[in-house]
Amino acid sequence: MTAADNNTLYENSPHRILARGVAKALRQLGAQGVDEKEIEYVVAESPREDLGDYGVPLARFARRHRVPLDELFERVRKLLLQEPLVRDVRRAGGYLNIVLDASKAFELIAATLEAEGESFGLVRAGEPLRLVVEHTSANPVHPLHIGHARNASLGDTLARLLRARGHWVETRFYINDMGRQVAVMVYGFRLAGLSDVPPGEKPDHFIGLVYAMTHTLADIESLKKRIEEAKNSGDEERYRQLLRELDSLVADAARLRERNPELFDRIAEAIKGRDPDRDISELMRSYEYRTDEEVVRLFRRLVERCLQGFRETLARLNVHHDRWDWESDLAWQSLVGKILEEARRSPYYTLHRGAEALNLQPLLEDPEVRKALGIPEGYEVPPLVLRRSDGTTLYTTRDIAYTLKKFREARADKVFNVIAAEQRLEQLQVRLALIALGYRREGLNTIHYAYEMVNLPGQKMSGRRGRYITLDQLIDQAVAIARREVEKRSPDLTPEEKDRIAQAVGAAAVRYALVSVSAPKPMTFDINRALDFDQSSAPYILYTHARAANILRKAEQRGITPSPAQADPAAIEENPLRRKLVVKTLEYPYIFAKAADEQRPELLVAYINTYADTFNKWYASGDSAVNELDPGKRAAKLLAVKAAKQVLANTLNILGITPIDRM
RNA sequence: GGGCCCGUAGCUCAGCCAGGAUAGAGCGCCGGCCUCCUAAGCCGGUGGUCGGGGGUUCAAAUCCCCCCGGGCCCGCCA
Repeated sequence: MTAADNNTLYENSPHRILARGVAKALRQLGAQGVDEKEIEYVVAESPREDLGDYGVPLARFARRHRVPLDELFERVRKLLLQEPLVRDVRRAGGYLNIVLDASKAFELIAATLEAEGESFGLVRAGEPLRLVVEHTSANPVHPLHIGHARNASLGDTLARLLRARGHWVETRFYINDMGRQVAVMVYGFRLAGLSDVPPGEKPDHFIGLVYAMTHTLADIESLKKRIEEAKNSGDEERYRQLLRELDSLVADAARLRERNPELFDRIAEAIKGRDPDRDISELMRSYEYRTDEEVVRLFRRLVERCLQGFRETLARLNVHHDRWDWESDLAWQSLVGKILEEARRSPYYTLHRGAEALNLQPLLEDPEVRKALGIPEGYEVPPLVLRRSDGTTLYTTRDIAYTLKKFREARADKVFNVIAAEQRLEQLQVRLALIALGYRREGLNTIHYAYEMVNLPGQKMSGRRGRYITLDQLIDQAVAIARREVEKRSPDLTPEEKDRIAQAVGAAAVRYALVSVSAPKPMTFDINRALDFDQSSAPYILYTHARAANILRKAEQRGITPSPAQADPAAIEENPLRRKLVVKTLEYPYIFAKAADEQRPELLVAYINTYADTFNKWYASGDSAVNELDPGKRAAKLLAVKAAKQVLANTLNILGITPIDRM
């Protein structure tokens, strides 16, 4: 074996070996249209050891390409036996299995580790792209909660994964400061006579409280008016229903008051006799058209405060954004206007009940568009209004401009929007609108990375009513539990070390729990489960990493620094658990590349779990590396541990979890 | 009414796109293992009509159709 780099390692992963061999054999037998990727996909670990290490359902390809199975098998066998890492090829019914030469695999792994160091296994993409990942983008009116955490964890992991794959990635946070919600929040501050968050308060938490109080009180005010109307109109049933609504609102209000009676009373007092709906609309207009500089400054200041709170919370999860984009900047600058002008020149331009709009329906006949955007047969898309009759723009209009801005500023090949699945239609409209306006490349390369909602067992969350468990509280709980564990397990550490470990472990547990469920699946977030530090959790992986680190540290303390030259590769084949660890390591570059290319971090999570499992089984078997007397065997074991540590560390880093050497 | 997503062990989830080897994990529950590289670990056991019904196929958790249950979306809201 000459080269020892990540690409060589990747090409020697079981999936690649098998796919390459089968594809080549099929082509030699005259098969047309052989899809190597498809073969790669169906490679699986052999169910029983005696069958081999990895196998592929060969019969399926023989049939598909009308090639006799026996002949195909013989051909593949011959080709595979030429592969340096293949020791044997076996047939079991329609399956073909390979037995790997774990000693040779070890040599390749050890040499690659030597050459690639910390980027061991992180194969670079053949074609590096420029990518934008927009994520989190929470409304700046209340603290982040668990749903935002899923978004942030997915988005940040995606960004790290794509970067590790060699792409250029820029992360962005879209600040939705033009919505009614922000105006409600600002309104609350004005009613309370406050122009800023009082010192000593975590800004997003305080803002969330003002927002919830204001929203609830405003709703009570307008409900009262409707109740009055219903009473006068004599609609008894409606009247009763509204009264029930009022009861529930008043209960929410009472709960909110408890959290800060003085603040609540001030807002309640000030709102009396006012028309909150009109006041709020007035504020919104004032901000969009910048008619009142003081109002603009207040909006900006409060939103900025809330974002400070976000940044603080996100930092605890190791989440950072490269850029923060204000929705209001889009409205104030020429970009939105330009979109409107382009719309007017577009053949898709239409008037929808007098408002300027795009009729996107004809685009659905374009097969490429259908395919790229995943549009089902017979789908109907409603006309997209770009500008209200009163001249103001809409969220989606600004979002079209924003998407374009992301492509422009980053010179991006692709844009990923990590946005809740409920925004599916809006995201589809944005992409269709881009295509309609002539930005076909941008429209086709905008990807809605949709995720489903996070539910808490029990009550429904509501930002408007202040009913939520904040992400900060959640992380606090996780850290507290981790702290108790550290105390119990490593009493000899200094308090600072214990704190540091507890912070890392607690936050990691939350992140890990959120990315381990595939994004389109609605998930129930049971805090106790996320904080269950057993297998299938961040602490389990961190612990495994710490164990590996510990072995290497012990060896170093004894003055042992293993080198590939000293190692006896034959030692790997001697012990099935050692062997398994090495074989599993060989899979890493393939799994990593697949997870990145398909944007599926959960694949990496699943892999690293079984990987840690493999490591721990070997570890617990008592086949000690440090205490091994034979120098060649000891070096081999230590190098296998070193590779394992690197695989664990790299995966943790991709998941935004800082690996630690002790816990 | 139309569309999308989800339904796999008591619980939380992989596997489904790319159909095949006795359906996998973890948690829980029961029973074991710390003079020896960290027991946040390891070993053994328990547990499944893959929501239901049809169809395609030599072969269906996986593909197609119908139905049931849960969520979401169909605004001159964001």
